[in-house]
Amino acid sequence: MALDLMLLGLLRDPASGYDLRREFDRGPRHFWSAHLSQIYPTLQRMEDRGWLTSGAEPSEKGPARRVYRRTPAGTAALHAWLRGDPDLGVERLPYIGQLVFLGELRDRARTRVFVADLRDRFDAYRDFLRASADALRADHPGDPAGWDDDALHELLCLEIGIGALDGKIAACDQGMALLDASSAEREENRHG
Amino acid sequence: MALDLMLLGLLRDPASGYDLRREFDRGPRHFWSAHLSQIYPTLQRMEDRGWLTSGAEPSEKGPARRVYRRTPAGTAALHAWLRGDPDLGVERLPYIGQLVFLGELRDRARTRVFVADLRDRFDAYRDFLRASADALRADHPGDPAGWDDDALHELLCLEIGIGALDGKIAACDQGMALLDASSAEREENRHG
DNA sequence: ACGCGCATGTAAGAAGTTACATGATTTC
DNA sequence: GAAATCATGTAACTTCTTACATGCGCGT
Repeated sequence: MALDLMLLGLLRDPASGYDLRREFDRGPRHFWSAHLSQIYPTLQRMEDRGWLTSGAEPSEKGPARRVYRRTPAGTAALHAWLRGDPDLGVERLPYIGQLVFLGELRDRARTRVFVADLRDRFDAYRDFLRASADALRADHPGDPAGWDDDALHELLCLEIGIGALDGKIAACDQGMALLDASSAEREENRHG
Repeated sequence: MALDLMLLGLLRDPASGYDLRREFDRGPRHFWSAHLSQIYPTLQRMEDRGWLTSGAEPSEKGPARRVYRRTPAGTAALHAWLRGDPDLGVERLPYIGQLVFLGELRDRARTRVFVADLRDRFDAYRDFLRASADALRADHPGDPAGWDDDALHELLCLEIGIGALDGKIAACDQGMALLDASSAEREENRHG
C-alpha cells in the first residue's frame, strides 16, 4: 500500500517505471526504496485500479518506454493520505539488535569498534544529506521561508534526516567516551 | 534472516514464542517487532536447522508451553553476526514521503499542522525511551562505565534512540519556525 | 456464563528480494 | 565485439501482516 502512495507522489510528472526507480535511488530519496521487479507490477495494479493511465512512448535510447500518468482518482487517493495523520510505519533496526546482544560477548573493545564503525556510517550518510541540502540552497537563494513549496518541503525532509543523524552521532560519541572510561577504570583496578 | 538473529539474541535464557513476542512488544525493544504468527514458524525452522532445541513445559496458567533453548550452533550463528559489520538494514519512512509530497497541496498551514503532529509523536516516543533509560539508571547506581555488560549495552541502544529523536524534534521545531516565518512574510506582502 | 490473559498454531495474502529472460543503442 | 545504459517484464522465494481456529484457567 505504501509503495503505491510513494509512486503516486513521485508521479507529479509522467514517468516510466525505470524513471521512478531512479527517483528512489537518487538524491534525497533517503526514505524509501524499491526494485524494478516490484515497481512494474505495482504500476500495473494501480492502472487496473484506475489510479494511473499509461501510454507507450518512443525512447531516445533503447526500447519503447511505458509512461504512466496520475488520474484524478489517483490524485484523490494521494491527497487523502496527505491529509491524514503522519504514518510512522514500522522501524526495523538490525544494528540496534547487534548492539544490545553484543553485551553477551563481554568484549568491550569489540563494542567500542562496533560503535565507532556505526558512527562513521552515520557520518557518511549525514554528509550526503548535507550535500543535498546545500545543493538545494544553492539553487534557491534567499531565505527558505520565501522558497517555492516543493523546495521548502524537500528541505524540511532533509533537515529531519540530518537532525536524526546528528543525534545518533552524538550518542555514539558519548557511548565511545563511556567505553573508554570503562576500560580506563578496569586498567586502574588491575594496577591498584 | 534478521528475525532469526533477533530471536537468537533474545534467547539468552530459554523462552517460549509467547515470551519472545512480549520481549518485542515491551520496554526498550524499540528496534524490532514481530507477530506470533511469524515467530512460531520461525522458531520451528530454527529448530530444524539445529540452532535451537525445544521442550514442553507445564504452564502455571493456561496450556503447556514450548520452551526453546539455543544450541552451540545457534550461539555460533549469533556471534558470527555480532562480529560482523553493523547491519543498517533498509529504512522505510512513510511520513517523510508524506512530508515531501505535501508540497503539492500548496497549503503551508496544513504542513505546519503535520510537522507539529509529527513532533508530538516523536516527543512521546522520546519520553518513553527516556523513562526506560531512567529506570535502568535507577537499577544500576554509579557511573555507567562500571555497570555490567548487559545494562551498559542496553543504555547505549537507548541513548542512540533518544539522540535520534532529539535531532528529529529539533528539526521539526526549526521547520515550524520556518513555516511561521513564511506565513508572516506572506501576510506582510498582502498588507504592504 | 463471559471475558481476559495465557498459549499454540494454520492459512491466506501482501510486500519485498533475488534471479532470470529479452532486446535496443551507445561507447570504447 | 564487448560492456554499459536503457528498458520491460516474469518467476521463485522470503518476509511480514491479517485473519482464523483452538483451548486452559482465573476472576467476576
